[in-house]
Amino acid sequence: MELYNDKGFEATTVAEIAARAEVTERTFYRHFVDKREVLFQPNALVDVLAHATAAADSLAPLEVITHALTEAAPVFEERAELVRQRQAVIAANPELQERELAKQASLVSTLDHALRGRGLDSATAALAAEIGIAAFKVAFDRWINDADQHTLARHIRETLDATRHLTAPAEHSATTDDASFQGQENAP
Amino acid sequence: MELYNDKGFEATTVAEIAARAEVTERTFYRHFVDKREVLFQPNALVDVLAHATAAADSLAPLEVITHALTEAAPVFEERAELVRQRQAVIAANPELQERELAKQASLVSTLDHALRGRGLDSATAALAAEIGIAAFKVAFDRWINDADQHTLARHIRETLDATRHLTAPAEHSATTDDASFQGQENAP
DNA sequence: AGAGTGATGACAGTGACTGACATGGGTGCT
DNA sequence: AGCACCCATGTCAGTCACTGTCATCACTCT
Repeated sequence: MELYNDKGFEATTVAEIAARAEVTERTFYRHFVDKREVLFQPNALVDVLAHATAAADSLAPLEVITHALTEAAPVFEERAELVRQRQAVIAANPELQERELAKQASLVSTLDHALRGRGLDSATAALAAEIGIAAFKVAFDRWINDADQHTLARHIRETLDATRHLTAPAEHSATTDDASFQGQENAP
Repeated sequence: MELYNDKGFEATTVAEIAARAEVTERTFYRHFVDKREVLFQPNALVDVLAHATAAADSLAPLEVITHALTEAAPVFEERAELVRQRQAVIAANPELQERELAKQASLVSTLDHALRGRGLDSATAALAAEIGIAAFKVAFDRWINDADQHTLARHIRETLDATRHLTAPAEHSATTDDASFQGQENAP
């Protein structure tokens, strides 16, 4: 992190990292699968999500997700400063952003799996998992850039509420009537 | 694509690709920023989404997204076979999956931007964009693995409807069966 | 002590990617 | 035609991420 902060991620060579840690480059690669992985180390998040999802009593999918994400919040809140620093490094480098997206995708997969374990059909589980993590991304982003220092848990709650408002109120019951589907043909 | 299909992505060297195209390796890198980018070339999708979002008349956010995604569907449907082939290559390689996630993230950003251009506040726009693309991912995945060969547009519509069912009715579980995909209306 | 195990070092090699410069083939202008 | 210009491509050398292989060394168990 010192090196990444100092010179930037790209300008930091693995040789330098290894030297700083007083090991050889080869040893570095025995601990981390690649140069990026250093920043994505202990993925406690996966465990927390899986556990919290399984533990939740019989609730509606979105409630389960609310619960799981809220359980996960402290993982970040307890290390707020480190998390912000880390996020700054990631924000400055496309390769790291790709890796982060991959990690988030694995969270989706974790949630999906956990939801199915609760008896949800695979279609609903996949969708709920995607939406849950999508909401989490937004909440996390707001938390990071929040001048008011509100809790991550609070942002999560607000974002999930916003999700309900966003999708629920269809004033005109016309989800199927408008121009949205014109130009489509070739029904099977 | 021939080479990627034949030997796999990882085992295919840029030198080989260049040779097959009868150019030098250096020239390859003048056309593609890296080895992966070959598979993510003409991102017509971004344009379609941006255009369709801007063009939609004043509708609720989720309706706008429905419209935009439905407009985008033909981009895939017209090249169904190629798309499936490409997806198989991507599915076989983690590096390519990362890149695909990055592309999807840029779609989120496109949608977000377009929604804000319509006067939506940034919080709602970000959330709606994330959810929209999340739904698209699910729909796309279902389309790719759909034995029944239903339209992508149809999957999109079903998935977005499922999103409403998933988030809207909390306890008093909806009119019909569970919150699953069942009971959607018919094909276009 | 001796054998087994696991972490590390040493080293060589491959392949992705980049910067710098040279070259040839159009295109437009006179 | 002749010339200047530009753009795409080739050439070459170099950096660096990452890997396979083997040697070494500490540590443990019997």
